Amino acid sequence: MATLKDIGAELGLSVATVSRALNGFPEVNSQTREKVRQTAERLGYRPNRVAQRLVTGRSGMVGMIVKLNPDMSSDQTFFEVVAGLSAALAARDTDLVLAVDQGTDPVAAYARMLERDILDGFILNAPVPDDPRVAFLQSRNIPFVMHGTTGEAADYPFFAIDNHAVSRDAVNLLAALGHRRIALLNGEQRYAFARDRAEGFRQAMPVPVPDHFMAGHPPSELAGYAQALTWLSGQQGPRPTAILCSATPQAAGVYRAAKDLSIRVPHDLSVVAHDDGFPQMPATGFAPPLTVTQAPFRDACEPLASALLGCIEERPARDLQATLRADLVLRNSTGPVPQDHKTPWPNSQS
Amino acid sequence: MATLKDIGAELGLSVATVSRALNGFPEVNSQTREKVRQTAERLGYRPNRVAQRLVTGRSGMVGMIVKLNPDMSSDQTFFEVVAGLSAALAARDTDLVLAVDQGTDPVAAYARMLERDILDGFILNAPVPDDPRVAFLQSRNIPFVMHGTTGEAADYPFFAIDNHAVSRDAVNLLAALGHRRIALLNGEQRYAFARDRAEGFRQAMPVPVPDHFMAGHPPSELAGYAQALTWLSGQQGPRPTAILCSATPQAAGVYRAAKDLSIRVPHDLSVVAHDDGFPQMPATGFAPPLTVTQAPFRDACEPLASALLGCIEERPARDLQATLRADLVLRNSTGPVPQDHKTPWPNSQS
DNA sequence: CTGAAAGCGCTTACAG
DNA sequence: CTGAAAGCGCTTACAG
Repeated sequence: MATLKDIGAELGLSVATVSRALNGFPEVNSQTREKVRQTAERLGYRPNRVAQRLVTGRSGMVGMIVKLNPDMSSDQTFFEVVAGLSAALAARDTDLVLAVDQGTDPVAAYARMLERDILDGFILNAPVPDDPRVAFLQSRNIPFVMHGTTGEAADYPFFAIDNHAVSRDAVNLLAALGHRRIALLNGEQRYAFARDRAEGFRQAMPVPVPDHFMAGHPPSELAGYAQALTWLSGQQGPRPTAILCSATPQAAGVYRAAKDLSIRVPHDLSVVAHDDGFPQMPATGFAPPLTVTQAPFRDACEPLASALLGCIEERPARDLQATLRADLVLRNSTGPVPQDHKTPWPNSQS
Repeated sequence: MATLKDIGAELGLSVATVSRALNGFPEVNSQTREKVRQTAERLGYRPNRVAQRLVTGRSGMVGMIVKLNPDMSSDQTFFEVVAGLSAALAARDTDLVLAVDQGTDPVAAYARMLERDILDGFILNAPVPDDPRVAFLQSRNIPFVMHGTTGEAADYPFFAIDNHAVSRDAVNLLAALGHRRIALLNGEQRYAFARDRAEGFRQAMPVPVPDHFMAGHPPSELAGYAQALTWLSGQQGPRPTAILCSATPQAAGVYRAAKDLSIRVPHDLSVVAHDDGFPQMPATGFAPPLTVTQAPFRDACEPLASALLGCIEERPARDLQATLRADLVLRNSTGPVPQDHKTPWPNSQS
């Protein structure tokens, strides 16, 4: 492997000048810079990351801990994380080190990784309200970025989507179509995103919502199927004319339940889902194609990588926060409310 | 962070002596060593990996590339890999860097990772016969270890199970119970392990096997269900009295197909599977509990890590090869052949 | 605009 | 048994 010294020797320059030329320092003569570049190219020079890291005091590695859920619902996000984030980080000369956590203590796995003392920072996913990892990492002064956010006054870097707006946009669409009996098939209650979607839903709804029309479930087809079956069979009272799902697999379950009960989408039932853009279950592959609020998970990778590196470079947290608005994409799973179901709750529960 | 210098200063020793004491060099005075150890402990000394790596010329990181299969069959292995291998490597001060490959060129992803020039070696999984990655990495002199093997005369480090024996043990068990019409629900043909299991199956079978009784499928419940339905419905001729599965999820599909057709396990049909020990589908959770050849995937992590580091240290490949015999675990999914099905193929195909 | 020098924290021949 | 010194490949004040 060629080194700065080799290049310098070829050109009769010091390693200092070669280093500056290659790193784009403004003071170097442009002809010198050009010669250095060409020689570096010819010699196949690649900077030695380890040496760079020793002198800059960084390891060039960041960590991410993935929780193993018993329902395996993290699987699909897992591949997206590895594919997208590792590419985004690699473009910044940073490596992603993954660890799997099977324990119950939310911070133990982080403490363990910290102990080896080789990480410049962390990427946190799946935040819960008042996430204990925030206080832990802040107390140790470890840089991190969160995918999602724990609440309004977050004083740490994050990249999130506006989950209140996700619910609001969907509710407004359905309300404009005349729907009043809208049910929320939410994500699992323990997560911050699900709490936000529930709040946004309640606030946007033009009528009060009975409690049993809001339920939290894992993002699986089966969970969506089971819950939709309960709602659509009408056991608990009048059935919803529209269902808002927190993930496309849940919507697939809703479609199946509707089919089983001979309920037509969108004629008898409108369905909207939030779409994280996982390739396994594209919203366009539904029959009829699914109306969604869309915010591809992959789009978060670049912003997360760049916010984390900003945090490591000690830029202030407020500059490293972003909340994205999901796109409302109208397809064919939503339609006007059925004529005979215009009142919110025809009678009280049967 | 405390450094060697800090410890030396406390004790009036040179960094050289401190380094030797901490690294277990035999020549240091045992009292000196003890004092150094205590001071290191008290100061919370942790060696700076980056500095160590600069001087030893290693990066302390190894790579693994995970292929994204459209059927997502790699999911379950993925978690085991990250959990087990990263722990085994961490115990050896080595980090695991993962990348996801979605392309078709089998070596392109490796070339890409190599280009960044920060890896000491690779772990290869899912070998195919005549795996092109072997020639590629050998030509560049990059250390690697393979999980599995491509054939007899492998001249590289690997850790594998004896897949011929997997089939042989299962066949011998079933043959001893009187079975002759045994079908092989194999893994996907393109993989080396499936080729070996097919060979072992053919060699161990006391009677010739019709081609349609050997089929390669992904390790999914659905694939097992569909194939078993075909065999057990008897469309293609007399149905098998025993089925050998390459993975427990396939066996779950076989159970379901049998149930659908009112075929009892093990009374009418014996089932044996190979069990990689994935926690999602424990063989003991089957009803009846599944007879398996058992070789937990996790048990491969330590040997793989140690073989890879051996390879990086340039130990000869022959010392870094191991083939493990899977355990045959008898449970309740296997029983004597039904009385009326003792002949291999009662009539020719109907 | 360029160079000489110090230093990041460690390891390891070479002396003594 | 211990120390002084060189060196891994880079970056970056400090001079000129």
